[in-house]
Amino acid sequence: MPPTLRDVAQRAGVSTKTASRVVNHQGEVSDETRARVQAAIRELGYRPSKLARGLVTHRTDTIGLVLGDICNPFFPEVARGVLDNAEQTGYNVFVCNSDGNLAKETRTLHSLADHAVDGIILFPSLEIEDFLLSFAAQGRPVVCVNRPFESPWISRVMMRSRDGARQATEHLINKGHKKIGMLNGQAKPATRHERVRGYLEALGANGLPECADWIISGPPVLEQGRRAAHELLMQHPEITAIFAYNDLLALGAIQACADLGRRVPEDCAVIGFDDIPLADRVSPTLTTVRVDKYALGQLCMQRMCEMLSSPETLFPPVEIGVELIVRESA
Amino acid sequence: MPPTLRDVAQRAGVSTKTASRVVNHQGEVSDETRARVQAAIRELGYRPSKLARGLVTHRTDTIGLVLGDICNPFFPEVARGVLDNAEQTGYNVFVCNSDGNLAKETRTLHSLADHAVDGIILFPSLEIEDFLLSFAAQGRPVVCVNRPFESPWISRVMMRSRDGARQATEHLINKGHKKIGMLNGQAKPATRHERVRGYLEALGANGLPECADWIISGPPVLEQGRRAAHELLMQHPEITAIFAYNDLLALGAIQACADLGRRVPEDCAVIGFDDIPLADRVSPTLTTVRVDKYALGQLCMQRMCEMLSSPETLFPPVEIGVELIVRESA
DNA sequence: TAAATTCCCGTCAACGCTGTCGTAAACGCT
DNA sequence: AGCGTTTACGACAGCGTTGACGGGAATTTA
Repeated sequence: MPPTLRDVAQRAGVSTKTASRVVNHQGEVSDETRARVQAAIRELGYRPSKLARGLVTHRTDTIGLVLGDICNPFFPEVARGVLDNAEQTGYNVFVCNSDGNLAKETRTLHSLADHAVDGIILFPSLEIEDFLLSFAAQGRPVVCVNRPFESPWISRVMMRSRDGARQATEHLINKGHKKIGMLNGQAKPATRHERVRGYLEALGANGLPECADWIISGPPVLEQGRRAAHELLMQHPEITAIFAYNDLLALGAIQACADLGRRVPEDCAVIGFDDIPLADRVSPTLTTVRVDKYALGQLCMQRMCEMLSSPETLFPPVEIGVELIVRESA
Repeated sequence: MPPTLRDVAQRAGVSTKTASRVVNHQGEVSDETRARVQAAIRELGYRPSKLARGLVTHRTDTIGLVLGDICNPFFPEVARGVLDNAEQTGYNVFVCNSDGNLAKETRTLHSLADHAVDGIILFPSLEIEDFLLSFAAQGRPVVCVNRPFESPWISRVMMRSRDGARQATEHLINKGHKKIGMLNGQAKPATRHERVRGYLEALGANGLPECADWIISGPPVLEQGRRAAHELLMQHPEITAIFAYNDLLALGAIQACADLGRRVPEDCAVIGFDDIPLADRVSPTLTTVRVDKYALGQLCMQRMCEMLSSPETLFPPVEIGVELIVRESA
């Protein structure tokens, strides 16, 4: 029973269309009429229904944010960047976890489309999605992070992951490490990912051997880091350093080292990626590759707004830099 | 240009109403007709518009989750609990940060109402909200965490904060501390909050002095913990232990101790609240009061669903337990 | 002063869906 | 055969809003 535009119109003695004009700041209304309508709006506490409006305008002032897992400390700051920017620009945000699971991600995206979101910001799983393309083909902006989609409707925001991975690996090499393992955080095609590439590049550029067995893939969570590092160090005791896809895996690796009586960094150096909060508080403090997560989130939302306000326009990919942060663990 | 119900109906040679019946599994449709309609749905890839449906049914299958700050490590797990449960039950969730700022919270709540969310899960600021009450009065469920609202339409989920605070403080007392400061995380009426109460209770029960100056309030973030603890320890060097409203403040306090050359826990014991992830990894590891954050989130959403599916019903407050986790910092 | 403009505002249909009601056919019963 | 009841479906209105269009009054122009 919230008041409708009709209520406002009646009270102000005008047509609903005129009331609508006032609400939407469309001109063509005399000052006096506008004042009357505005008074009615105030008195009734009228607020336009986004549903009804969306039904006719095809704009709902909502967007979807699909990320891997909000519990991964990488994401809250990203989300915060998106959310803050969205609040300022008048958008509300559906937040969803995909868990890097394609089926779930697909369901989620459909569900967002059902709600007629204006656009989607996505940290995608690896595989290309038919649905995404068809969503984008409807003229709905998609901002896609860290995955090189080739579609004019999909805008890309890319972290310099390969650079970061390369720097990290080279840092290990400079420290004298020659057998360097990697904990990958992606399920599927290991060697395709940028961070794996950077790692391999660094090895190659420095004439070091690479070994497929030294890369273990799994979900990017702490417990997996522990398991995988445990396995890695048991099967390949010669390894003296580990580069991890993200900080959680690195933290897990550090734990595995503790389990195995290996000291970090003396017996096994560990380096992560993301520079999550508290990375400088854990023991040993974590050497990692910093990403400005908040800025990343803001950037995504900003790009989303640009796409929304100028359709047809093609936006070039944005790259965002990373920075090696050397602490105790390597 | 996604297909509409009319498209489906035309293709199946029935009225939109009949198509609607099939979509919504309302009976009164012959098997044969149903099959034809379902075929049309499949062939067209039809999906009902939640907007249009919401306009008439007043149900949008969306809820709002308003929390303090998703970057506070307490919240991601809570959100995850809500989100997971919501996904299972077919809801999408708008996530919003209030920053404990009443004005922002109010704007946010209005904005959620504009989108006609079915309900709101709220970690509220202290002050009672007219709006909240009117929202709830419209028969829209509100689940309110940790604040004793007195309204039949608002369901309460309460952590046993006072218990936890009391246990924590008593733990400090048992360790021999007599001058115990507190870092509060709420802006406004310091002594009203449950955690402050628990702290004061413990002091009183053990015949220890309390001192208003020993409680410093501020936003529950790390930097504030550092500042506040710094101030506290400078002005009252006699203090040998600090109980913090949450782990972030506690972590800040530990940093302040480091700044001041005080060793933790020898020179100053510190105890937090929440048991955030990595609390067991920081140095020194953090003594804290554990809350099952994921379960809390799930519980909130579960309660939300119950309220949604049986309106009119009154639900009693739920309490959720806490547990003192003793580690190195105290 | 007539014609052309501009300004202000209203009517109507539509967005995609569901609720209410009506109705024709089929069925069961006396 | 006549009656009521059930089954299966459609017509229609309406949810709250906006866009396309139209028209009268006021203002300008010739």
